[in-house]
Amino acid sequence: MEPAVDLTGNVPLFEGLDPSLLERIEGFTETVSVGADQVVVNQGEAPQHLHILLDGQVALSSTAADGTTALVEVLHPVDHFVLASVLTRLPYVMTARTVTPCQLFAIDAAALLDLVEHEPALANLLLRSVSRDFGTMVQQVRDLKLRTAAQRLGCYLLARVKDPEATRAEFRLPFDKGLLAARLGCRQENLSRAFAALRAHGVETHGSRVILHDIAQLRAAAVPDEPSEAGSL
Amino acid sequence: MEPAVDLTGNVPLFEGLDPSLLERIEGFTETVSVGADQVVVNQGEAPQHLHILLDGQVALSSTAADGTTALVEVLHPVDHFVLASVLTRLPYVMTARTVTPCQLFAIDAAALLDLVEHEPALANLLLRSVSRDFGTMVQQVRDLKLRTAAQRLGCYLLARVKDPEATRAEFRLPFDKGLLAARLGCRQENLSRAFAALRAHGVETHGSRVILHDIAQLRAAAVPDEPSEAGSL
DNA sequence: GCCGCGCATTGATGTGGATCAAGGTTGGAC
DNA sequence: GTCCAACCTTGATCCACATCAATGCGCGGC
Repeated sequence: MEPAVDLTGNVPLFEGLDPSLLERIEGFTETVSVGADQVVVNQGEAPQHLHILLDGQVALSSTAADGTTALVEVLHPVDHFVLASVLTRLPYVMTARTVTPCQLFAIDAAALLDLVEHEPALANLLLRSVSRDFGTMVQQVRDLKLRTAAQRLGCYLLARVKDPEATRAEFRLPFDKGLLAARLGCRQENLSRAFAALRAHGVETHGSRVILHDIAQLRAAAVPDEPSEAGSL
Repeated sequence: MEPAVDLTGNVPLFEGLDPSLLERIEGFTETVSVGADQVVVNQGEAPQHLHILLDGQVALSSTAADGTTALVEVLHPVDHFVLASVLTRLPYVMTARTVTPCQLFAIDAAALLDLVEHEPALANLLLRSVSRDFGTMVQQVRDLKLRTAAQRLGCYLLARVKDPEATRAEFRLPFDKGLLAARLGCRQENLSRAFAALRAHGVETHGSRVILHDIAQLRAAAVPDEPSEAGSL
């Protein structure tokens, strides 16, 4: 932990915020280094810090009353996490565990809340972020209810492609397939089969290296029916 | 639509808010009556109003690019909806459709946002609500990934019981089983079988009337393993 | 009372995915 | 190089759920 902290420019969560406000937030922010596979925040505990991931990967998972656990999201720099819990002052709804060694900012929750109460600009910024987080959860619920694992994998791969115009793409999976399977809501074995199924649609894999030969075809496969505009329930 | 509106005391979303602020919100709020099975807001459109359900039931569903639709939540009075979309000024992430004839408040989005920007108390209140909404989505993702339909039904029934001490309970399902099935993420036929499976655990049904004979046993069935405190990923 | 329409249940069958159990690959220690 | 431990893939089998197809069962109209 080192007190020297610079939030300027690098943290999307605070993008566009007044420099003087940023400075005040820096005053109660610390940089933290954590080894791999460490619990950063524990579901059920009272929020102490808002975290921002600077380097490494963090897995968010939700544990049910019976102890079973579902991986909800894998974060990359520069994502924030547990924002919603900090803002509600309610116990963390998920557990955050490092996948790799990580560097992160820990922003004191009480001090931040205090600032939020008096600075509408900050409150609004956070409001937007929580709302966006909410939207990604809605999307995940929808995909779990409607799509097969292969389709979810296809969507995930397509989302890795930045250029919307590209007809082919090549990249490396950001983490191992066990984690990817959990993120997609299936077992590793099934993920393997999903990759095998997508092979027929121009998806080639060598270890963690992925090549999409025909993005249009993959898109068609991941999105089964043609977009009907019927607004039926 | 009638301009006479009273937000005081009845709307949890604004609970504890300064009366003068409430009054200002009332200034750009309208009461709306809508028949059954009408679309109130359409996914993809720009947010015009924040809605508060006063009477009736509203179904929220999310539509994928391919036109398939997943029911995400069924609302009861006095729930709000599309708060997150209003706050982000981004297109609605879900479609809201009335199930029964409804009465609702429609609060002008632009005016509300304007107020939010200058009134930290209001911003904080909404922050809490969006965060709570986020939490329920996380829970739903977890349940979809981990539980069977029968277990989800069990949890749903247990959640209908207000008294945590009760050993038995009797109540009426708030809507028909087709909707309940969609909410739980399964087909009507499967819900029927789930009810049949729970019959062995003290769940008795007569149409929409439900009797839970042994809440403890039902809880044990809906929550398969014993609560292990192991914090494994 | 009778009829007919919707909703609810029940059964038969097919598919997605979990689970169990081997093999195969890769990479690092030595 | 050998050995070993992760990780990945493949196959066989089972379970949860969807789907298709009959029925039952209320309930309002008449």
